[in-house]
Amino acid sequence: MNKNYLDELNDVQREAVITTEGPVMIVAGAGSGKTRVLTYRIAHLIQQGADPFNILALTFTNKAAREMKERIGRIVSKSEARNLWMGTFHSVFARILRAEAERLGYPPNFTIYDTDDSKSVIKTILKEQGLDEKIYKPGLVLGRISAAKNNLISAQAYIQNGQITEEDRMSGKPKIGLIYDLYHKRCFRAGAMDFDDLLFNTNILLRDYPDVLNKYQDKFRYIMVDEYQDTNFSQYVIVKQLAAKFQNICVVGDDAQSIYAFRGANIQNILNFERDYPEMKTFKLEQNYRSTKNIVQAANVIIKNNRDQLEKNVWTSNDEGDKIILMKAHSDNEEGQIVARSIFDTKMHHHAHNKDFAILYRTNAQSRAMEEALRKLNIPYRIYGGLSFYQRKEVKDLLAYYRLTLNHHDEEAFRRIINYPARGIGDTTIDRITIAARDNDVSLWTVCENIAEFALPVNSGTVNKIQDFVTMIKSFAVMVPGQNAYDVGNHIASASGLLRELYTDKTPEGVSRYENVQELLNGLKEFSDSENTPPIELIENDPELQRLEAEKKSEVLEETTGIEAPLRTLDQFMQDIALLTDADSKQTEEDLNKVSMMTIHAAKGLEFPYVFIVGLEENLFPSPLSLNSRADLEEERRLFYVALTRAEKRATISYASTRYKWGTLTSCEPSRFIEEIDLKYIDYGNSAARGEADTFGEPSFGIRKPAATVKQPTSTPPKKLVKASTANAAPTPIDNSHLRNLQVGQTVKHERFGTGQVLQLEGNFPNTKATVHFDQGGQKQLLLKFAKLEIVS
DNA sequence: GTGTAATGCTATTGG
DNA sequence: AGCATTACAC
Repeated sequence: MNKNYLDELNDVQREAVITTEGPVMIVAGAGSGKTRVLTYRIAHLIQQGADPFNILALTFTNKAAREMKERIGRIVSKSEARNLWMGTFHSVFARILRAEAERLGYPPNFTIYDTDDSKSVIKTILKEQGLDEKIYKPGLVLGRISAAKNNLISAQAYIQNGQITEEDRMSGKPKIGLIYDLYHKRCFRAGAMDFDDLLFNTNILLRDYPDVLNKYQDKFRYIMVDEYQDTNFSQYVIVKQLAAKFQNICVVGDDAQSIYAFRGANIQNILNFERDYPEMKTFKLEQNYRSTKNIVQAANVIIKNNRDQLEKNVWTSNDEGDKIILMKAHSDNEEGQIVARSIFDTKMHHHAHNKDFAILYRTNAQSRAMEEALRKLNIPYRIYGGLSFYQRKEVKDLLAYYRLTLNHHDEEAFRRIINYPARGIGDTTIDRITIAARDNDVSLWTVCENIAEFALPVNSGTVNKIQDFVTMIKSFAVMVPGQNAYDVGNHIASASGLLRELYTDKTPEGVSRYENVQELLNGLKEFSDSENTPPIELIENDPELQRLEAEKKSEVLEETTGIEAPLRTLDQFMQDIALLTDADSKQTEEDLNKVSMMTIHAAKGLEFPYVFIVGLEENLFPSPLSLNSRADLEEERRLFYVALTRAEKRATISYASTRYKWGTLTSCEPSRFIEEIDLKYIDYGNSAARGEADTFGEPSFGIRKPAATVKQPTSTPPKKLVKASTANAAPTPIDNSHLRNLQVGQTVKHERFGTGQVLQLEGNFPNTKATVHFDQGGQKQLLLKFAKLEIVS
């Protein structure tokens, strides 16, 4: 057990860690040890006696949550850490919604629609309404709906909002409000929520059900939000509601790294925070531990070009380091070659490993040139993002069978597989089912299940085929509760005919599709066989129930010796499949030593010794779509800032003077961002690509700007931490009055640490801090306010 | 209703 | 250049 974690922190970090009560905002510059602070803060809370069940930490990816849990587990204990509520907003609140779904009229096993599903729903609506897909582009319509939901504007409110409808009318799309309304009804009928609904409906739940709000307020006594600059209004309100009672809310963020405004993130949330909690304390983490001076200072110079930002002075005591290398190529393919070549050389000369390198780009489409070049030099790589495994067609097909099995009303799953593999139910039939469903306001499934009553104008052969399909899905459904996920999933894959369909395709693509489906089945197998600690966070919400649950299971186990632990079923597997992203997938052994390739967005929070930022060209980075507004351009600049600050030792930026776009060759200008870097931080020499000298060298454009007049950050220690004056009144969480007369030397019992002797008492009740030596687990400092202690003698 | 060939459209960024 | 939708022959 690591007790000296506080020694591993600098002064500000330590203050941020031990200030556990009341509202706290941590402004964390790039590479300033933010994750460490968050990790230790949670560990510290637990050491102080807070119950992990009462701690909620919202992270940006599930992977980040998993890694943080592991680190916390190493400081406290694994079993303690497991009880923490940690994950993305979407996954945490999806869980809560499953527990509370029925209040909102959704089934507990509601489907989560991904973007493709959502677009498909919109297409269906457009078709029904006779609207032109070219005017109402599904992606744009969905974006509009999404923005509304993220601002907590319901379909009704949308239609009634004069300003919004005016906007839509002006842009020639007056029907968006109607589409939103139909879209929402359609999803509801299908028992489905899209990504935004997970947050929107959580808000409804907390707004309309005071008992629910109360329950989760009590449960989440301590709330932490990472990457706060990237939360949207809907998320902001959820957090505000949950924290209203205890006000132990800690947000961590960096306005300079806000790169998700396009999906509704709002820097305003940081300002709102100050307004909502005037008592808050602010800590600024300004020392960068990650990067060299050159990188830190160049990044600072760039971000200074933004008008909107909080004042911050990021500095480092690290070495000067290499300058930023600028490489120029004649084409996108050549850019790939020089990057690959540079990686190759660096590996040779600096004994670097593949995993030390990352190639970052603005758009996913840029990965191909890089891939080809790396392949030619036999450099292994892994692409993050892009099409994730779960988005592949064949995988989605099989998942659609699972989804329909678990939620018969899931319309998108239904449409996907009703005639795949082909079973003679064609488009006309499906159209007729759709019309009947719409006219009666029921799901497609309900029509099919009662096909006779709806008297569809189809022939009897078709009716039989539909009935066969219904029967098949129902037969799958009955298997689910009694068998493990793999057995059911495997049966479905064969019985549906999907496996056979794929197996007969012997083209390379077909073989690969078959393998992907096998891979999914392997995943099911692994899930089914994995240790059955039921995902604790899935069970009910308080420790009491939790323990009862555990007892119940062990009793059953005792009675039926030899029988395996409780089943891991298909519905459990499917719970948050839709929320997994590529970044969340566990790294395999193989992945461990590969060059990483991803978009800059996906690189957020990561760090690499050697970073390549490619495609620094006008109309690519910054994106042409960002050039109309200052706000958008500043977001692009922050994106560049994020990219640069991923690098520990060396950053290399590159651009090409020609590039294929839309299949045609276009010529490119170097990005304005290159000019914004002070000349003194850039190395044009391009030593890494020696041997192709004429390709590189002085860039052909005029960055002849004199050194900017920006004052250089110096390597002085941080000034002083900013602190609010008044300490917050501590909340009075539990009744511990029986501990009022606790004496040194008495024996106490703690729920998790067992029995121990009181060694020391400091402070006046109820703010007494007790030092207790536990028989198991050693010495702990506990606050009587929180610790659930019983006096034994 | 099914399968293949031609056409046309699209591409930030992502949970 | 790639993909999805459409057009057309079976």
